[in-house]
Amino acid sequence: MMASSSASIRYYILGLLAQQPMSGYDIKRFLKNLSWLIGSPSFGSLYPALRSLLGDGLVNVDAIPRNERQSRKIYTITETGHEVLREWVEQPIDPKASLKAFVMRLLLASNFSHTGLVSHLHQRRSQVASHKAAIQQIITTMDNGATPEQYLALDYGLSIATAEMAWLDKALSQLAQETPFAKTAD
Amino acid sequence: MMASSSASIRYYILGLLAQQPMSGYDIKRFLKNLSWLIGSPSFGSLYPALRSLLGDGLVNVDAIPRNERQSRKIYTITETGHEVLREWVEQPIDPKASLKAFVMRLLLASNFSHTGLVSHLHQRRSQVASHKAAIQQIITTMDNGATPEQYLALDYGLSIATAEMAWLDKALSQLAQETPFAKTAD
DNA sequence: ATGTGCATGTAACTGGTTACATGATTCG
DNA sequence: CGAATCATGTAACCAGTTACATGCACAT
Repeated sequence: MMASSSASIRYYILGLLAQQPMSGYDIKRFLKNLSWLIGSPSFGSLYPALRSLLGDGLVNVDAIPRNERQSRKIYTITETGHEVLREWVEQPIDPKASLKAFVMRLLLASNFSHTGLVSHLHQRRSQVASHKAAIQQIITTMDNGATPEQYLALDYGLSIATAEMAWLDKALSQLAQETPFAKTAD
Repeated sequence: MMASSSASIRYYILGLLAQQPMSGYDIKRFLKNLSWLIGSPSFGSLYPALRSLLGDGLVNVDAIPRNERQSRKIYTITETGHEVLREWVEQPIDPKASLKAFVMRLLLASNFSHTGLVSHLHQRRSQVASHKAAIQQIITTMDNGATPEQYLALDYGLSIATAEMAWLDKALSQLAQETPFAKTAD
């Protein structure tokens, strides 16, 4: 089975296929747009991953032939695939998770329940808060012997963390206002 | 020789040793503090990397014995090591470079010249600007068929990018005021 | 004709991780 | 007395990239 907390390309794929069936090439194209946030996998990992998902029964494929040309292969997520994805998406996020991992989940969040999404954001918020605190502590502790360049890097980290916090707070308060009744289907 | 643009652990090490000699364990400890920003390598990659740097003559080692116990190995960067590091640090940053790669360089920026640092920040600034533009374009283009969750992720990316831009502008204007010789830290 | 985009794939390699092995020291 | 931390290292494994191979369609 799939190692439950590894945020591999397999989940990328599953998440995208959950939104609509597409080919390997489509997946690549889609991900390229967001590559600076979450990175876009190479074909060398994409196609083998599709194969293995197929082998595990998490996706199905429809080869739609295009006379003469090699047929396009449209992949569709299966029920099992949905389950596996939901399972992954709902498990607690690992404390060492990067910004990238967080965005990736956010992107695949169509599979979240409303409350699942809220708790995801809360988890992130508390982690960012502790990062922030850690940096601030380092900054105050490091009066002794640190270069101004090190300070620069830490200050940078601090301002990113602050921005993240602000965004999370905004998003959470918006979600709190939205009454969850529309999304109660589950 | 070392592949010039790969931001491997080797440069982490070189950069830290450029600031002061330390052992493998010290390096690990130091990096752990900033792990959420740049990640901290495992011993399984750290020690072999030190070996290979030693083999390449980029670092020297002083085994300081501690009677009975296995001796601590304090690594020092060599002149060649300095050169290699400077070379890496001064080459243009790869457009697909992540936030992580950027912070890493910033952290190792004690090896930058003043102008080098400024140009580094400028490069980053223009890249972030294009990221921002790309996201905004996607958001406007995607009115058609996108889930609100996808919008959430994009909005998140946008606010991070905005914060980065703001920080970069601030840092750049500060550096512009500082005359290169007066390093008067605030 | 020539290159760029569509479309799929394989093989070799690499840069890491995880788990293991060892052993002394310090802290609760 | 046992657990955590200091401190070094190896070996097996793995997820990914790069480079390669193929071939059609469309625009310059």
